[in-house]
Amino acid sequence: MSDAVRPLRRNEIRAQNEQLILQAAEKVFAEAGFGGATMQLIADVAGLPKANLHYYFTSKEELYRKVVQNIFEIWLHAAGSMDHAPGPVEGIGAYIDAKMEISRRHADGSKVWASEVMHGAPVIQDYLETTLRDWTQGRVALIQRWIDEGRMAAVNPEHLLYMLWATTQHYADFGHQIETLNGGAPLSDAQWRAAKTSVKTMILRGIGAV
Amino acid sequence: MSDAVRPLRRNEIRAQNEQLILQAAEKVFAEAGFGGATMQLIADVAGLPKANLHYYFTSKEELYRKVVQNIFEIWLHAAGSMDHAPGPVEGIGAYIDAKMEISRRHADGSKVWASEVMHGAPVIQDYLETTLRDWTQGRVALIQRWIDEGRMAAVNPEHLLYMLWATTQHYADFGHQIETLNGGAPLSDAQWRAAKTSVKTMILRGIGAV
DNA sequence: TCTTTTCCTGACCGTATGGTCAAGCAAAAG
DNA sequence: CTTTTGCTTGACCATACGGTCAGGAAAAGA
Repeated sequence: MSDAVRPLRRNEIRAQNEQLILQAAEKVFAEAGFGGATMQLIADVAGLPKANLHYYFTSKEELYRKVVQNIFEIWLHAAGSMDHAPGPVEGIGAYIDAKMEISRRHADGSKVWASEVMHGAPVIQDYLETTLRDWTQGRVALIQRWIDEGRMAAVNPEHLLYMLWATTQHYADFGHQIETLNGGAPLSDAQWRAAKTSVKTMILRGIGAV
Repeated sequence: MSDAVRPLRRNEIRAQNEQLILQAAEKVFAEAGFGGATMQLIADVAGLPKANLHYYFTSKEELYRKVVQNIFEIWLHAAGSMDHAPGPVEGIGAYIDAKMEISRRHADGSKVWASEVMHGAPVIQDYLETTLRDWTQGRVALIQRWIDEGRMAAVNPEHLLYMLWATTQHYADFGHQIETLNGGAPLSDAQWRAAKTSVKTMILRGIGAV
């Protein structure tokens, strides 16, 4: 890395430190919850003095909000994978793939999101009522179209979406439980592939799409 | 209630106050997480002075542990509904019914459990490694037997269990999100029935049992 | 070089929290 | 009635936490 040698530019410093803090915060919030997390611990994980966090983020709540928003961005990005598919097999299959990948790569973010929703969404309630609701309504319409076209069974579209969210996010949020039942070891590459396949097989057959 | 008139007996007082405190604690822990919950708030919800909580429970952690153990008891009780069934339709159907009922009646407990697991199960790790693991292995064997008998498709039993847990608990843990998408109103009786039916239909068809 | 702007951080502060305690009170026990 | 045991609680304490600030270092600009 040339970064380690050459002194950093102003905006590079800012960008790098903010990223460092956000990553540390995501981890600590995921492990301890908002109430259990401390700015001191986040600072230690980030390798910065605590006062420095307050230079970049005015308060613990603002930092938390940024973390939650980051996760929502990732979620939104995956949300697109369902569209522009010819039918449920491709659309829902791709969506499951995308969400399982998020559960694996962004497990901490998923936990923070789960925690936020479980506690009544104090920070992202407006997102739920706007972006998420709009997206959901659009996808419900899409699923209904597939049903009307005879491409899948007449399931309740909302409950299908809940099942998709629940099943995929479970691998992140309850990853510790799964790991424990796996003999204490994280899922291997092969096991993750098996998980994806299992979820896709059961759900696609469950909605009569295969 | 004669309890309100007649002065309470010693052990009645103890039992009643412990129950009062545990119920308040479950609610507050569910809403705020362990770190965000305060003994003062639990005391207010229970309608008792804070010092009284420390008379019955030596510490916040002990109180929390009792709450988590209570939930595990409920979970264990439902876990039995899968056995002694002639096949997957009855067994898994009954298990889904039982777990959906828990999600509705004990949403707070489910949230506390989810939170505990998400944070690495600091309190109930030993349960995961003993009771839960044993139960899981037994149910995996049961499902495998059903598969061998040709009563259902050859799905991965572990991932089927994860799907059952994820899907049913989602209605408690993410109840706030579901409520928001439902126009801000809790699910009605009819909607709960529809949820149960949807989950059972999709999963039972997904495993090729119907 | 000199000035300005941004970044850094040890020391500090007010508050909220988990927990304690002593004194009082009420119900059993004798 | 007296004693003992268990229940109640306001006041209190030490600590940990989020947040502040002043003063210095370092980069950018003139």
